[in-house]
Amino acid sequence: MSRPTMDTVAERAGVSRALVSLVMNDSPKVSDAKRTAVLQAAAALGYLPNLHARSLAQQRTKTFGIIINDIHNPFFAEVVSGIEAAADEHGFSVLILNGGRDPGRERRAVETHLQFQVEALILVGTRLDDDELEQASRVAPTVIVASGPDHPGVDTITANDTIGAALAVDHLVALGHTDIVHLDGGDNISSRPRAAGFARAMRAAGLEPRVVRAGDGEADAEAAVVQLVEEEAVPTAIFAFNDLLAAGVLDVLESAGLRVPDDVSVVGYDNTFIAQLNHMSLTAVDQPRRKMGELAVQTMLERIEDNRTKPTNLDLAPTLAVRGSTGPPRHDGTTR
Amino acid sequence: MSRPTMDTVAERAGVSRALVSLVMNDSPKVSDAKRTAVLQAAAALGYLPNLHARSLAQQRTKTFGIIINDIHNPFFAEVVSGIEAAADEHGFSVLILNGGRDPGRERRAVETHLQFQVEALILVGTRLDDDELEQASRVAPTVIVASGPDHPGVDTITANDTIGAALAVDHLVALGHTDIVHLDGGDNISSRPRAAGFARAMRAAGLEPRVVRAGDGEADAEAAVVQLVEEEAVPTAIFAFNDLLAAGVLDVLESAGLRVPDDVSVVGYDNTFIAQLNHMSLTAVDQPRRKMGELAVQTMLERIEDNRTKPTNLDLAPTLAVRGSTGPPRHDGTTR
DNA sequence: TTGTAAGCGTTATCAC
DNA sequence: GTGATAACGCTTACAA
Repeated sequence: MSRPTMDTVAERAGVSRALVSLVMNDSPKVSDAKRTAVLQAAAALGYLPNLHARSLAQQRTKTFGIIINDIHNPFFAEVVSGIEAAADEHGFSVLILNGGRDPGRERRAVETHLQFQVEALILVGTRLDDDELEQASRVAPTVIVASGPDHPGVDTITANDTIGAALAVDHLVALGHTDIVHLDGGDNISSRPRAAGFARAMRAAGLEPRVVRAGDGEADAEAAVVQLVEEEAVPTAIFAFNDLLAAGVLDVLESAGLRVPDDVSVVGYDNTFIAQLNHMSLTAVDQPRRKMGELAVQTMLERIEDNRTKPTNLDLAPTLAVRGSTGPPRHDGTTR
Repeated sequence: MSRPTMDTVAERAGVSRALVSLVMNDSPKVSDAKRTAVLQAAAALGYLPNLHARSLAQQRTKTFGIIINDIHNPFFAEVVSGIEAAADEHGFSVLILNGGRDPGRERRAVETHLQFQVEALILVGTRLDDDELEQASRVAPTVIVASGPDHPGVDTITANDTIGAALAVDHLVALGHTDIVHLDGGDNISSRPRAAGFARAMRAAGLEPRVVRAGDGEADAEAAVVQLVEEEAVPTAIFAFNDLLAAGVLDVLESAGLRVPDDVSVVGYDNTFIAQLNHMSLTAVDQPRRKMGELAVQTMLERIEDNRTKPTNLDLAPTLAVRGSTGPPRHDGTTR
C-alpha cells in the first residue's frame, strides 16, 4: 500500500524528478512530449503529490485553519460555507477543527493548526480569552468571527448587536408593544452586548427595559418563562438571545396556555433554519453569516499577501426577518 | 514571523537536534537535566513541532480523514462527535472536509485527504458511487457511515433501515392505524432501503403500503402532502423519510387545517434535535449516531493496526423515540 | 545517555 | 528544456 512518489513517476516516464515537479505545477517551460509522458505515467501509477513534502519544501501551505466553537450550531455552519467559498476562490485550502464548546479543546485546536503550519487562523465563535487570542495572533494572523468586537490586537468580523437588538425592539414597538422582556444569553460571549443593545433601544423608545437571565440553549427558556408566569409578569413580547432559546420560549408559552403571537410575540436571533421552519415561523434578527465568512478570508488575505499590520474591525449590519411569531398585542400591555 | 525549529531549540539548550527530538517524543532514555533544559528552551522560544516534517520523517500521520456530506445536517454532526472522541482516545487526529452535498466536491475532498496522507478515510453520508469508493479504498482503508449497506469492497457502518421502518410502522399499527403513507427520500441514497422496509413492515401487518415520492428537505413535503389532500387520500398517519421532511409535513398539514396527531400522526427519522424541540415534539426513529462514529474508528483501527483485510459490515439496530406527534386515529381509517 | 548522519518527498537554484 | 543538487524540519538507526 506504499504510494508512488515523484521518483517512481520519473523513472516510469524516463525523465528526472525535477521535470516531474515542473509538470505537476504546470510550468510552461516543459516540452509537450515530456509533459504527456509524465502525466501518463502519473495517471497509470495513481500518483498523488505528498502535501507534507510540498509544504516543507515550499515553506508555505496555502491553508487556513478554522476552529468552530460548536459543530452542532447551524449558525456556524453557514459562516464556514462562506469561508470555504472565499478560500477556494483564492487557491487556499481550509482545515476545520471542532472546538466543542470547550476552551481547553479549542486551545489544543489552535496548537494543532499551528503545527500544521496554517497561514492564518479563523476562529468562529471562540471561547478563548483575550490573552490567548493575542498570543495566537503573534504566531499567525488571526481573525475572530461573531464573538463581539472588543478584542485588542486581533482582527474581528462581527454583526452589530446594538443594531440587531434595536431592529427587534423597533419592530415590536411599531406593532404597538410597550411591555417587552429580553431573555439574555447567560454565559454566552455575546450576551452582554446584545442585552445592552436591547436596553438602549428600549430607552430610546421611552420604555423601561426588563432583562431576565436565561442562556443560549432551548432548555434555558423554561426557568425564565416560568418565573415570568409565576410572578404574573408575562410581557406582551419576548426578545430571546437566539433562535434556540426562542424555540424553547415558544414551547413553554404553549404549555402555559399562551398563544403566539396572540398573547405573546416572540423574536429570535440568528435566523437559522430553525426560525425558518414554517412550523416555528419565528421572527428573527439575521446576521449575514456567509458574508462574515467571506470577509474573514479577505481580512486574512490582506495580512498574508499585502502584509497589512493594522488591525481590522468589521462590524456588519444585521437585518430583521419578520415571520408569524410577532403581531400586535391583544390588549394594552396587561396580560390577560 | 519565522518560527523556531528543533535546531533553534537545540542550540539554545546546548544539545543536539536528535536529543530535542527524543525529548519532544518523551523518550525515557534522556537525562532529567537535559530534558528540563530542552523543555525550558522550547517553552521560551514558543517552539511548536512542524507536523509536515514529522509526517515525512515518520512515514505516518496518525490522522483520519473525514468527509461529511453536508455540514448543515445535524445528523452528521453527531456522527463526527463519535469519531472525534474515539480517534482521540487512540491518539489519532481527525481532519474534516465538507462534501457540500456535491459529488464533485466530495471527490476532490478524497483527493485532498489522500494528499495529506491520512491513514484512513471515513465517509459520512457519501454521495460517491461504488466505483469511486472501491478506488479510494485501494489507496487507503475506507469506511462509509450511514449510506446503506450495499457497497462492495469497503467497510460499512449502518443502522438498519428495515428495522427502523418496522419500528415506525409497528408503533402506528399498535395505536390503531391502518392507513399509513410513507413519504420517501427521493434521490437520497437511503431512500430505497427505507421505503422497502416500510413496504415489508406494512405487508407483515397485513396492510397495503402506500409510498409517495418526496425528498430529504423540508420543502419537499409540500408537493407530496398537497397531492394527498387534493386526491382526498390523506391517511391517518404519515411516516416521513427524515426529520426535516417531517417538519415540512407538520407545517403543510397545519396550513391545510389538519391537526397533529388528532387528524394525522407523523413519524420522522433520525431523531435530530429538530424532532426533540418540544414545539415540534416529533416521534422519530433514532439511529445510534455517536456509536456509529465510534465504530467507524474502531473498524479503521483494525485495518491499520491489526491489518484486517476482510470487509466489515456493521448494521446497528435503530430505536424509536415516541413523542407528541403520534396518537390513536380519530376515526376508523377514513379521513374526515 | 548523547551525537552523527542518512533519509522522508517535495521544490528551487543552478548549470548545461 | 532538462537534470543535478541542496534545502525544508524532523526521525531514527548507529556510533560513541
